[in-house]
Amino acid sequence: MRRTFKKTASSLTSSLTGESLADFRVGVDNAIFSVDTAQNRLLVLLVMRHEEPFLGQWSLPGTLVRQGESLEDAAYRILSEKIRVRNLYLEQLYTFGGPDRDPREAEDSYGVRYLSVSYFALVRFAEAELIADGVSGIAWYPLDQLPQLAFDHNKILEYGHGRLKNKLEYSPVAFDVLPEVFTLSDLYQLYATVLGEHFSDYSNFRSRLLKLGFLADTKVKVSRGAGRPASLYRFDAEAFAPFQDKPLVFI
Amino acid sequence: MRRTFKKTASSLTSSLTGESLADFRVGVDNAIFSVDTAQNRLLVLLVMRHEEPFLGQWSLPGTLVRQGESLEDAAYRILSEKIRVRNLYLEQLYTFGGPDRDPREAEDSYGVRYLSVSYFALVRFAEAELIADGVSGIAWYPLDQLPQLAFDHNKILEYGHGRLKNKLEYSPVAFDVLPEVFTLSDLYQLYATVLGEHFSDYSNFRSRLLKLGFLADTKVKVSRGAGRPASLYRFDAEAFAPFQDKPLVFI
DNA sequence: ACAAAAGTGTTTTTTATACACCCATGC
DNA sequence: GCATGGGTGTATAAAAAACACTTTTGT
Repeated sequence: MRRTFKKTASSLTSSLTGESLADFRVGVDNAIFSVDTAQNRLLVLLVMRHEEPFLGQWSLPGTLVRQGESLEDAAYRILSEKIRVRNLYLEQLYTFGGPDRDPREAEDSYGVRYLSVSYFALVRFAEAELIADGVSGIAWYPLDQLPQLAFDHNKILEYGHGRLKNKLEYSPVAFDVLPEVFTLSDLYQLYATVLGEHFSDYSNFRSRLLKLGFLADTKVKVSRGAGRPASLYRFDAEAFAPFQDKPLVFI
Repeated sequence: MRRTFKKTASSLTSSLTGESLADFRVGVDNAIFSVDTAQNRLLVLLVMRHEEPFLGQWSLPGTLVRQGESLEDAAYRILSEKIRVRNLYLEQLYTFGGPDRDPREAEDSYGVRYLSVSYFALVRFAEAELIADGVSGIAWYPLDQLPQLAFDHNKILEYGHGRLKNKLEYSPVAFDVLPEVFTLSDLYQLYATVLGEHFSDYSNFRSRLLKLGFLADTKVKVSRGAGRPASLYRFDAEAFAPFQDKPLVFI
């Protein structure tokens, strides 16, 4: 345990309270996931840093929190600066706050600490439009082909991936990220891509979900190349209500 | 959404970067749970505030993070200032960080924000020894008889209670908080107290757990008043290993 | 005609749930 | 002996898992 209680003269806090409290700058970093069902790939949004530290390395889109701005507001702000998207799910992930996680802490003499509150987001791939502002790189990366990221961002993504799998198994996030109407194999592809191929047989997955009764068959058929046309379904939020807290088992 | 970007002259950050970033003081608040199996009560540790704001109100034990101290270190520090305990489980809960959650934000002219990273702890009740420092009140409160707490601490506890139930159902935390050897009804009591009486039949709970094979019968019997003496069991961490990530269903 | 994708049904195995009953002790 | 808590077993229902088969399209 590191417990060095040096009093820095310039520490705003110490002069006020007599204790060597840390001064913090709080950042929000987003782990933004998306599923490309067409190519069966689980993607993550990365941006190229064009500032020190870690200049020229890929990182999660992040920002420092502004005055009067809530953490969640900040998370939505970075998100909307990087992609245009109407349908998404967002929730807080974890707070990484150890000393020495940010090299800027060493550089500046003020003893300021950098803390990162990470948020987890899942967005609809088809409609997500990346905002390229000319200079900065921004790209979807397959989760299994990640480069070395800035800060502890690889760790954050690892944590986020775990959360994504859980969310999918125990909550209806999938429907936040699917179009209004979708086929049952769209849904199955989504699950299979995130959870891995071995999670369930298509036909069992199918009958389990239909039995739950919150997927309404629109009777509209859609044909995609060869094969029998599929029925389009709609997620019925009302019919889902009774399942709210109970763990939904999709696996 | 509150987005007032007034630049405060004394804001350390704004003078450095030209942006109106918020300056943060980061606190750690602990939701410390314990189960009194003798009386079938789920308890939570509260301390009486003897400072403004919220002077004279009960609150979660908390502290501001010091220089060079990690968030988790800070969490352990408050914990050890309040109770002496050898066996415990601790993990990060959630970060509450909206503006205006702390009245001190309004008072001081520096525009400093107070952010709370909450931690969740579960401690062994029998061995937990409260540290009363004379003046400050400190007490176990039954979760269902909470007073009005300072800040947003009631909300934090609500969130923590949810986490506790999850942890119990899906992880072996119970064994961090039970003595080295315990009877199966000790274990059952613990679960019943936290999860409510309706979670499972004792005999079914029993056979399910024994079938999993990570509870070793020491063959030592213990008699507690009337009734047949019970066998003492030990949690076998090695035998548990294969179950690590898989969701354990105790419910 | 036949491959491809959608959709239905059946069988087997496993797990959950309810509950009846025997066992060993204190009083 | 009987109340009390510990422990075992059984019968039924429900869910998970595996897989065979039918239907409807494009080519």
